[in-house]
Amino acid sequence: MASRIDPLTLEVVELIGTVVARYHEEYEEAAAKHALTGAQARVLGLLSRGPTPMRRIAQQLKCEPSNVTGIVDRLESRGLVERRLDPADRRVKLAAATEAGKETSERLRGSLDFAREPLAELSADERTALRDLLRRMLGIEP
Amino acid sequence: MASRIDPLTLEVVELIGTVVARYHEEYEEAAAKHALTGAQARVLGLLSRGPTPMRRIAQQLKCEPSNVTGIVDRLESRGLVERRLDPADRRVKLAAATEAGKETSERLRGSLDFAREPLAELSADERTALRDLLRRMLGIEP
DNA sequence: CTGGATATTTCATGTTGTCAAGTAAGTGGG
DNA sequence: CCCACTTACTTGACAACATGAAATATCCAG
Repeated sequence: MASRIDPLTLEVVELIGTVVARYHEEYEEAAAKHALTGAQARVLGLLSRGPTPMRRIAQQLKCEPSNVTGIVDRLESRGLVERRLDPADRRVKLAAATEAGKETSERLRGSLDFAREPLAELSADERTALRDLLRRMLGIEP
Repeated sequence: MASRIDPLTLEVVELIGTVVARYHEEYEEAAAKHALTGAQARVLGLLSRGPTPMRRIAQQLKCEPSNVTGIVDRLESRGLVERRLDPADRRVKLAAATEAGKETSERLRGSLDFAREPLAELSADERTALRDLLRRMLGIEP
């Protein structure tokens, strides 16, 4: 009943698992530093790119729209997000980051050390190689 | 207000974010296929390596021990896990996968396609390179 | 204009997570 | 031995997140 995957692939998968775990850990930690939950931080990050319909937030988060209602409610009650009506379609509500929300999002991004620390170990050539390998792995063929 | 991180690092970070998202998506999906939540699947995976004290499960999951109680309760009520007393220390309870739990864990691991599909794109040399880069990134110096 | 699709919300319910308090059992100094 | 202290786990209260079903409002095609 031994695995039919070769040991090398298995090791890479395990390493990716470690990366995933560490990434999440740091993300939650950074969010908590700003009194945000992970989900709230993700939504705020999305909205920093511009006002977004509730439906689209749900799609990006891969969850039900009814769930987004609560998350945006909590962000709104703290003045980080506001709901606007879409003039083009009065059914949709656009969630938009307020000034305070944008600031928080900016500071949040700044405290995401996952970018700097681990990658600082690698030379520019190595980062290029890593980029290309990840691209191919993800099926991105530029 | 442009980022002070170079574009290459930024792209790698974004790629890692994509990997993390896809990994999670597939993991939850695989768990759901076996009527498990993500947390339940993680605990069951842990226990497939052997009986484990509640405390240690909490450490691995990076959560409070009181949280583990509920997760193990739910797994136990479905016959996938059982609690045993540790003869060496009567304070500790060992959570252990039952036969059914081991089977479920095995099938779960088998349906984690993240291993095969994306990495199949890479040659053995590329996988070796990826492994070494990830190792260095994670600070694992063998 | 009407019927069906779409966007959002509300409600009921379940899981995950925290924290504080409680119980049971190991441990060490007097 | 005994007492205080720590450790392991559970319980209870509560918040956030997640789903699904039903309600409301709006859009759109025929």
